[in-house]
Amino acid sequence: MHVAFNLAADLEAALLSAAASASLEAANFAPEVRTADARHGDFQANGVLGYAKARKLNPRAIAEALVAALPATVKDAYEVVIAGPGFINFTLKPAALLGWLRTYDSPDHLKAGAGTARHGQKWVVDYSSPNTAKQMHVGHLRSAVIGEAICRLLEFNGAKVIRDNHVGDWGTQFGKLIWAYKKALTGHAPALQVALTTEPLEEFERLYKVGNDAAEADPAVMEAARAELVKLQNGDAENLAIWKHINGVSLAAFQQIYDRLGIRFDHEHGESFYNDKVDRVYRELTALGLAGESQGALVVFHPEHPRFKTQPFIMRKADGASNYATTDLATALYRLEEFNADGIVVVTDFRQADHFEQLFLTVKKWFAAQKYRLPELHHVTFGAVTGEDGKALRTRDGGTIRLKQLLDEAEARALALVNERGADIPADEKAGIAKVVGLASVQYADLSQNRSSDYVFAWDKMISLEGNTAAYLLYAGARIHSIFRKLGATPGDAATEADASPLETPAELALARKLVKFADAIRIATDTLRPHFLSLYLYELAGEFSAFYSADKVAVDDSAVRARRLLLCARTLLVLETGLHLLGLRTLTRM
RNA sequence: GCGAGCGUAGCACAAUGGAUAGUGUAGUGGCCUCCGAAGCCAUAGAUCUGGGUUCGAUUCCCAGCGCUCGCACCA
Repeated sequence: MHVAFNLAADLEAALLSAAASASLEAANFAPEVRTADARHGDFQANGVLGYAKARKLNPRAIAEALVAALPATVKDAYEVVIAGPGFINFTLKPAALLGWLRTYDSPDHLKAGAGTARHGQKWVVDYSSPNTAKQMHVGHLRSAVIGEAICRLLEFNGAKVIRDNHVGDWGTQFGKLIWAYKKALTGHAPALQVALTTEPLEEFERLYKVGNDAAEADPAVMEAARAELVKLQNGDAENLAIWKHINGVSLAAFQQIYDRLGIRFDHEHGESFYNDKVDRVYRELTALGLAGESQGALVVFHPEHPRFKTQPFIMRKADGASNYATTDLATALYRLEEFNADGIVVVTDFRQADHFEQLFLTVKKWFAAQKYRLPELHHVTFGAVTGEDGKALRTRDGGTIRLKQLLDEAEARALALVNERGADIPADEKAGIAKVVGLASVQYADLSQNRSSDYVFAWDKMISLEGNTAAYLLYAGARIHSIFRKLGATPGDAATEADASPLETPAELALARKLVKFADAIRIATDTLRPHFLSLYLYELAGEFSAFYSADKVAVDDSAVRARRLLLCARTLLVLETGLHLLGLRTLTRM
């Protein structure tokens, strides 16, 4: 018998067909199936209330008719109760719970269940996107971590995902930087070479500051820096070589961070990549009449928009140079034509909301006029990283926390704890465990809260290993692995699980009921592009497991009881690890 | 000034228009001769203010207050 992966979606469909056979206006009836508070069952259908109210009918009578028309498969699987003003509550019977758990017993089976949702779709996800010649700081963490989780969620739902790091490699900062670089190189070259080898990004940052200070103090330097930039843009061989060197070194340094975070991009098409693609953008938008001249610049206004009718989208500066609006337009076109994208997700902080709203408005009109297919466009924003005073942490105010420093600190704190608690673990393994725990803590701190909120940065909070943290989730997994080690059993072993008796105790049932809702957690997290829904689910799952672990002993003599509890342990481990990997975290077998 | 986001317990967070607003931490009280106490169980504490829509509002709409951010050539 087929067991649906997403039980809520399955119920939704069953209710719709029941509505038709119960003579409801099925076309105007939305069942509104939700996961329910455990007090009321596993799922609840709320749609009867609004439907009945709008037609001045008795909601309970409608609910009764609907329940009577439900197919036998639903009635076999669920206790169905009409409650309150007209909620329909569904509680899975133990046999149905076990049926789902037996069906979805491996990563591949879970993926097969989830993967129909976006099968055949192609998505480009643009995230991380730091500027070259600078170190990544704590503010870069959110885009990287959230973006990677979104990629993995989309892939799990069956989409083909293209990870694109849209690095800022063509900014005006290169004039000052190249000026300072050349000057320093002629001065004390050996020391500089050492610095550039060991800590290149720190050195580039320092040189930029030297150039910037000098340019502000001396107009002649400012002029010289501008000249270096013009030379670069005109393809001067020496400056181009310096620029390429800086970018290459920068990307290599970024990759060290990405390796730690488990990120690997398919493309690193920075702004410079689109340099030769902007003329077509100017041409098409001008020919269409979308772009026009204003104060010497080429801009787009949106007359229908209350703000953007007067706030311009500047796509070519008065001096003729392109800016990021231009390259972003070219990027959208490239992603359509070269990647054939069905959807584009750009992950940046909320301060760029205006820019992307203008960009998407412009792209929609442009593509429509040219009869280009329009991909789904999503700007995934997140809140600012603020200090404990509530002010945004910024690159320029000196007190910036380097991302590398943050990750190192997290690992060090985790190592202290592992040394303290992990008695029987060899020292070299402890170091590896600390890396996983430390990084996962940092990632989870970001992924466990709604990305829209501002982020109050505090070491203790971010790297805490108690409560709703990655350590709690990893600990639950480690305990499950420990059970299997102790019993000499293998998670998911079919022969063992064949002996399982029906689920019985409150803790067993509560855990099983949580497990089957994995599908819904995945759906919500993916559809809203908000990974914290999955984090929250996993945290609650780990909580149900911990409660089960305390209430019911797995290593009991009764082999049927032991088998069913081992099955629960194996599925918890499966869902927990699958979920954590979807968030981009690594998992452990002991800690 | 115009616009956007946010406003939930001491602190940090959650709640896809649903039923008694959930969790962590800090507080209080229990639980390791028993599969790992980074744990479990119990307890106390909150929706900025005022309207509106709805059978039902933390959620949607309007007004106000507060914080943060954006608003012509930085990205």
